Amino acid sequence: MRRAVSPEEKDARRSDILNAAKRVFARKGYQSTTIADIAKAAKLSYGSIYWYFDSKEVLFHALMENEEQALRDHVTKALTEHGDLAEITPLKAAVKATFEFFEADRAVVKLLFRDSYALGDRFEKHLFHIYEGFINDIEAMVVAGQKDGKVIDAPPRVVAFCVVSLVGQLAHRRLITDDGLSADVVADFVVAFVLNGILPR
Amino acid sequence: MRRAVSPEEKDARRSDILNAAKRVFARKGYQSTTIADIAKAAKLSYGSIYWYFDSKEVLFHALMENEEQALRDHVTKALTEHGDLAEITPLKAAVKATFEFFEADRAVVKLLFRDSYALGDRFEKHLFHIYEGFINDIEAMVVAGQKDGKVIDAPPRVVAFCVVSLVGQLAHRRLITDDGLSADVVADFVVAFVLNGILPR
Amino acid sequence: MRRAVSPEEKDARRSDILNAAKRVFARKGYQSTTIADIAKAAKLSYGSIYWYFDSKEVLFHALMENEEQALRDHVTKALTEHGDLAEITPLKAAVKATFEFFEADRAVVKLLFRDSYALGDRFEKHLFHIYEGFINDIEAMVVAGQKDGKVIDAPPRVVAFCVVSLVGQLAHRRLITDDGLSADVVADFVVAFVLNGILPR
Amino acid sequence: MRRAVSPEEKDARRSDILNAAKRVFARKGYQSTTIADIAKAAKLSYGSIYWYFDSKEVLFHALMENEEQALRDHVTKALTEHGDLAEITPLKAAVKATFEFFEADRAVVKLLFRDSYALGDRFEKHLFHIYEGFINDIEAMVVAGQKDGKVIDAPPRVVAFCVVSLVGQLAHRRLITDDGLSADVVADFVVAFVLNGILPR
DNA sequence: AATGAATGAGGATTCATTCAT
DNA sequence: AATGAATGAATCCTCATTCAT
Repeated sequence: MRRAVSPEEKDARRSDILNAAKRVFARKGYQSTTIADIAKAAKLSYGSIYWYFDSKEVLFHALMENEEQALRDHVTKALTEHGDLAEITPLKAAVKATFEFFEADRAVVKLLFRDSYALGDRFEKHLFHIYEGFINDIEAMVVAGQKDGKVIDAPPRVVAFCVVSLVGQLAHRRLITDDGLSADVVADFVVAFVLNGILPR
Repeated sequence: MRRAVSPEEKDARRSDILNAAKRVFARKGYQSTTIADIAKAAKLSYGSIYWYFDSKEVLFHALMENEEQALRDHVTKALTEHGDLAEITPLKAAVKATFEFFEADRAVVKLLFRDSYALGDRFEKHLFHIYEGFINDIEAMVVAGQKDGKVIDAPPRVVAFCVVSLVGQLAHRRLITDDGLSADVVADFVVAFVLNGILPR
Repeated sequence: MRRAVSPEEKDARRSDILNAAKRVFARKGYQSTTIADIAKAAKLSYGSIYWYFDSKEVLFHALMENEEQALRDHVTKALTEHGDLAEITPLKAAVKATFEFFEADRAVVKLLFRDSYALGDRFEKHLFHIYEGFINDIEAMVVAGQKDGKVIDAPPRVVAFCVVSLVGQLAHRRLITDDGLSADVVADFVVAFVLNGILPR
Repeated sequence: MRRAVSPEEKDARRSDILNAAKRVFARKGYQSTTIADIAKAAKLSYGSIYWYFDSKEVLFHALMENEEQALRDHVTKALTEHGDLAEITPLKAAVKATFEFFEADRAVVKLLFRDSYALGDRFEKHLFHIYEGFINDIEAMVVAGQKDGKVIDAPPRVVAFCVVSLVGQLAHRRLITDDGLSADVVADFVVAFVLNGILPR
């Protein structure tokens, strides 16, 4: 009765800004993007951005968190739909889901694999943290696979990191050149590569 | 006004600046590094930097080229010392040599895998170019391997990119956390991972 | 939208805001105090401040007026309680009362002797006006004293200004360092100083 | 042979800026004065100001220090020319010299007694420090006078503060209204007021 | 060749104030 | 009456780059 804007509306506006920011950052890069750019994209005055975010950097971190969560949700959904956790397939499913996510939204790829570096040291904390989350998940799968003898005996964390890296790097590369390959083919390839390497059986 | 400096001296000074710049960039990141920082590290006045490089960005690109060449030399040397090109081992040798190179000079890792991104779009051209060079080399090895039936039948360029990426990403990760593994172990692991994947034979 | 607030209520609210503002100004200084700070201290939204005051500056001037009146009331009361206007004692009484007033509320000291200056030229008008009021009162006493031969023959207005200044400056100084002296001792000293100077009789 | 500008020239330029700043601050007040204003007054671009001073605040503090030193020098000179330290006259001389200094340069009065307050808390440190310096000097004179029985037995530090305050406040007041009195008359009056108070002997 | 003073474009951020609800 | 979202003017400061010496 007092509030001019409901909390939902406020959240929605925050989301609007984040989405606008994602687009602009993806196009111009973190450094070249001004608060005014974001405001214009969000159809707000630049002063208003500060009503929702304390600073450009805070906004960017919020964006990273947002996208991390979205990716996480996407992967989780893919995994629960798949189910047969006893198999090596969860790994497959996770890799494919991640790849799909990145394919579906190229902006987030630029955000994570290009712009976040522009934050300098501050990015390391955050991006590293995001990586760790995914590495943890994959690591658990690797350890499980090793227990069943279905995965080689190698440092599981490093294995997990390689998997995560490969997906990210391939997604990033595809922004620049796609080597003429569909996302599907590449996703399958990543999985095969990770599982079998390049030597023929 | 009188004596011109010999071209060798000029090159030497250029090298001094590049080395100083590498150190500073590695420590502070591209954006946070000022020309004054580099000049101080090179024991020059900042005006003088411009006698050797037209701009901060040009300097950075020169640095990238420099390091690319150094890496290339290092790998070439490793390969010629090894020789048996008919085998799969060149790949092994190249991967290990690259990894060693990065381990020996962490600054170059920061330069390539962190700071270059801070250039925004401008980096893509250059870093992509560098990648292409290495990918080409690896691709040739992959194709050769495929001809002999020693490498699976997969898009060789993507295979090559995965190999290059893995090495770079692992080297980068080791700046932040080393998972308690020696460079040697990781290098061996990369090779094994690339060759055999994670499934036991 | 319905019920209009009674004038009394409105005045009360105005008073609340002024009191809140006094506290905040005293703590953070005029420039560093934002309307939001004041609103929060007054448990109002900042938009509401503008229903009671047209601007931050207007609010500040209102505060100055308020405090001037309070001081004036305090001094007047002290004088009427004392009475014997024929004597030099009114001056004594006024000085002591003023000093007491400032001692009792340090915020007003900061307001008058620190923050008002932050307004730049705009303060001069107002603070000068306040000073003039007190100087007038003291001047009258001085003139009266001179008529009776109880005060030296000096420009009465300057004498009056000196008296007023001394009290204000001493009160202000005591915010920072008290020289280990009680308010009482200082008040007595001011009076003695004003009356006799520093030469022994 | 290297340096484009001698240290003396650099100092001179610093001085130019400080003088320009003093003028502008005196006219517009600290808050309303922009770096660009100062730069324009000093016939420099605003970026250049930062070659000499790290920030607007640093510049202002430098200005305060400068003026403090100038005042101190002026007073010291007046005292040494006077000499007879056994007498009460040093106090007289110091008071008159200070007053003359302020009369001769009204800008410094605005600087110290108006603009410095705009710095908020930061001013207190500095201005208090300046006051302390002068209070120390006067206090010594007062103590000496007390030893000889030429000054009343009152807290010497408070006496000293009153003297310093009176001079400053009178100088400040004269910016606004001069009560039709010449500087000389006022200076004499301050001394008399301080020495004898307002009661006739 | 080298210096370092000078330049000024560029951008983030603050906050008083307005106004739709 | 009250709210708080929206606005945008205003300004400090950074730093790559230029250029006179």
